Order: sequence, then C-alpha cells, then structure tokens
Amino acid sequence: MSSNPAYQTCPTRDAGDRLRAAGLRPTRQRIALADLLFSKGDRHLTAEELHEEAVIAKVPVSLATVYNTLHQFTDAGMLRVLAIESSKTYFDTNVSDHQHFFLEGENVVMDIPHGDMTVNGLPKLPEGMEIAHIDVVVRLRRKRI
Amino acid sequence: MSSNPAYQTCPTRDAGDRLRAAGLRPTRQRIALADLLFSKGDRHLTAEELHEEAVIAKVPVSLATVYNTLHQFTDAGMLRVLAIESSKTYFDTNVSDHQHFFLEGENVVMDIPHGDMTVNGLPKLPEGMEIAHIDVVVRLRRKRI
DNA sequence: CTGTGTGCAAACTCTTTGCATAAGT
DNA sequence: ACTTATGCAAAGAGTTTGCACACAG
Repeated sequence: MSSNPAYQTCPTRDAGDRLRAAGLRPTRQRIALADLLFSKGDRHLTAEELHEEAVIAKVPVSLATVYNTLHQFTDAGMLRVLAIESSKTYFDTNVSDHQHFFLEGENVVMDIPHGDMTVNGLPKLPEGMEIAHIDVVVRLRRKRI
Repeated sequence: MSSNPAYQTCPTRDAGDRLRAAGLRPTRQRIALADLLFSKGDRHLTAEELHEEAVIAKVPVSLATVYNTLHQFTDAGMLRVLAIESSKTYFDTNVSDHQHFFLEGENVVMDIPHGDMTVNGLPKLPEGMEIAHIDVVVRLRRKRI
C-alpha cells in the first residue's frame, strides 16, 4: 500500500476504482465514506464529523471503522493529517501542498486560497533528514472593535 | 492577568519576581516549575515531561498542577502552545515569533535557528479577522538511503 | 471457501474538574 | 484571617484495540 497516486489520475473515476487503485478492497463502508469525503470539493473533517455525516446519510458504519478508514486513506495518500493543535485530528481531502487558516475559538479550518504563499529562508536541515511537508497554519482571531 | 510582558524586561530576575510581574502568586510549585522551564534556554515540553523533571528534581508537584501552571504561564504570555499534530500538547518557552522543525516518528520539536525564515504572499483575511500567529512546522523525516 | 473488513465494547492516553486540604500575604 | 493554590481521584474526550461475525473476491 502506501502512497499510490494512481487514484488522482482520473478525477471522474468512481469510488470503487479509486479504492482499488489505492490497493483497498472496495467495501460498502469504504465506498460510502469515500463518496462523502471526495464528492464535495476539498474538506477538513474530524472522524467524529464524518461519522455524523454517514449516520445522516443512512450509511451504517461504526466510529471505529471511520477511524480505521481515515487512516487507511491517509496511508494511501488520499488524505492528509493537519498539524493543528486541538484535541481533534483533522483530515484534509486536499493532499496537495497548500496551507490553512485556523479560526481560534471556533475550531474551524479553511484552505488558504491560491498557492501564492511561499516560505523563504529555510535553514539547512539536521543531518540525514529531509522535508516531509511544510505546514503553515495562520491562526486567526476575531478582531476586537 | 493575561499577557503582561513585564517578566521579559529583566532576564536576571528570579522566578518569584517573574511570577509576581505576571500577576501570579509565587508558590513553591510555580517557582520550581518556572525554574525548570526558564533556566535552560528555549525548550519545548509536554506537561508529562515537565512533571517528570519535577519529580526527578525532588519537587513535589502533581500532574494536575503542572497542567494548571502551564496554562497559567501561557495565559500570562510566558509560554506558547505549539500547533503540532500529535496527541500531546507542546509548550514552548520561547514566545517570540519563530518556527519549528518537527521530527516525525520521534515526536521531537526543534527551534528553527535564526529568524530568517519568512512567509510571503499571504492572501487577504476573512472579514473581521486578524492574525493571531503564524505557525510554520517543517516536518522532517529520516532520509532513506 | 478464504482472507479481509467491520462492529462492538472495553481499554488507553492525555487532559480537565470538584472538592477537601494546604499555603501565601 | 482570608484568599488562592494544590493534590487526589474521578470524570471526560478522542482515539485505538481485540475478537467474534460478516462480507468481497
């Protein structure tokens, strides 16, 4: 398993093929969760939130399976875990390089539009290490008037 | 309470004065924890780690008090909470603007040396919001040879 | 059939809370 | 004295795990 980018080569592919391409057996639950995750543009969800959506969509799936599935999708490169300090783990359906706004207090995550944000002046890395990912979180707070 | 930067005006001030300046009553536990935190340069610690150090230093303090104290110090602007995805909360003794390396797998946090890293191309913020802080976490992984 | 995936409930980790006791000023 | 802080143990939230049952190929 691990990052198989094939799922990205055909955006119109259905959830079953997408899963097979990632080496995951397309079960009812995985297909339903994939549909919820990938048919609405880029999203940031917690396991709890996705489970809630599944319940509303009348998809019978347990919270434990949602956790399992999210991690399987993450291992397959279909999701990314966000580096946001909070008691909850956010999974991002947009695995490309991009950054986030985080609204303090409200625990809301938003994509930063366009890829025109850059990080400059990176120092040399510790010996034997390479960059896995650079996370930029712009924490916003409500302006007090 | 809340951010009182007075504690920074005199780096040689002892922990008691530092606490008073922040509006915190200088108790045994707070003084001991402040000593552990601020007498060794910039650090990133979890509550568990600081508690462990206190135990080793023969400072009798409960984990609950360590948590309380860390949050009090944070409210007073003496510490900063790091935006690193992980089950643990990291508290940073360096409250100035600076960024971090995070060593995946090892859960180690390191300061990025010098302030020569910058973020460019920030888009306009959502209505009524202002930037509280920009966190950049450069996630590193061991280079596979 | 045979191997995987799922559901459930219990376990686990980190963190917070309530309340009686102790300590600071 | 009066107020605030601490310790303990229990509660809480989010997440993971173990194992019997169900499903996909």
